Amino acid sequence: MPELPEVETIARGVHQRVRGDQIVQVWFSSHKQPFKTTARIQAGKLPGRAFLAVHRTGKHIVCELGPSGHSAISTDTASPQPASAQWIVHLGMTGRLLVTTPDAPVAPHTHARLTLQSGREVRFVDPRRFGRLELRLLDRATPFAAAGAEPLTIQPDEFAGLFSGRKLAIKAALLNQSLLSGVGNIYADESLFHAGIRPRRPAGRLTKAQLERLRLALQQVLQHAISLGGSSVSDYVDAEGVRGFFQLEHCVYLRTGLPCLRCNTPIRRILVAGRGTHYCPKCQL
DNA sequence: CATTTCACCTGGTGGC
DNA sequence: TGCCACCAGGTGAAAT
Repeated sequence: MPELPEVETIARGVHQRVRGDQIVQVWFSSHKQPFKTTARIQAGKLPGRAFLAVHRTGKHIVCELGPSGHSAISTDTASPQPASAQWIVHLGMTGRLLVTTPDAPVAPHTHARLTLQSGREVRFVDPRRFGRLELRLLDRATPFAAAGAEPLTIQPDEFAGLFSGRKLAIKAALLNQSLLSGVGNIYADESLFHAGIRPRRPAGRLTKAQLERLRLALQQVLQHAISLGGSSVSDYVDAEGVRGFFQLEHCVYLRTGLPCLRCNTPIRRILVAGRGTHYCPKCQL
């Protein structure tokens, strides 16, 4: 499910519901897969910490956690400060991060349950286990930073610079998280449609004007999707379990064979960078 | 170094 | 109903 608008929606929802709440107990599944920091380490280091804030960076949800333990105020100025931490959640293809009441039925493929002081639970559910849960202790690790640029705020020159000299398809470049962080398959296809650019065009051969159209289309599509709570193609839901509405606005994604909403030409599906890619052969050149 | 391919997982859908 | 091929929001390691 999760590209920038979906991750943003979830991060906002979780933030609203857990800010100030403290983790009192944790449970993790015995699967190895979704745990980047081992489940055992996370289970040992999470209890006692409070959620200070939850935000999005690229496709990652970053939970800012306070220091653990109860030795809040030390009069000994020489003693080390208790370390704050970050709990980083990546949703992969099918991950969900939910804030529930304790009595809510536990969904299949639930891999993490954090019980909070208020009684509520933060739950991570992920059938395919492509997601990742990582704990960063900020006394020994640097704060999380995305590799690529932030699509919502990138400026024209920097955006154009990402693609200059590159021979790969523009769509493959948009999906590369070390260039831009947060763009996935849906929003790559949709923004290329709105910019009138074919997905297979070599990135480095786009004109400055085309690149600027693409930047603006990308930002508009992402903002619009955020305002509608993201795209629910099959099972995406926000932190409350509510579906998004941007799938109703898709012009090309998963519309193979259906008439283009602008010119009625049937939408085509091809493979680019191994991903299903949808475009209008008449509107996109 | 840049780019492409593939493995990692489960589940839903549609054809036969 | 069953079986099978194919498809799905992502990414990082290996191959080219």
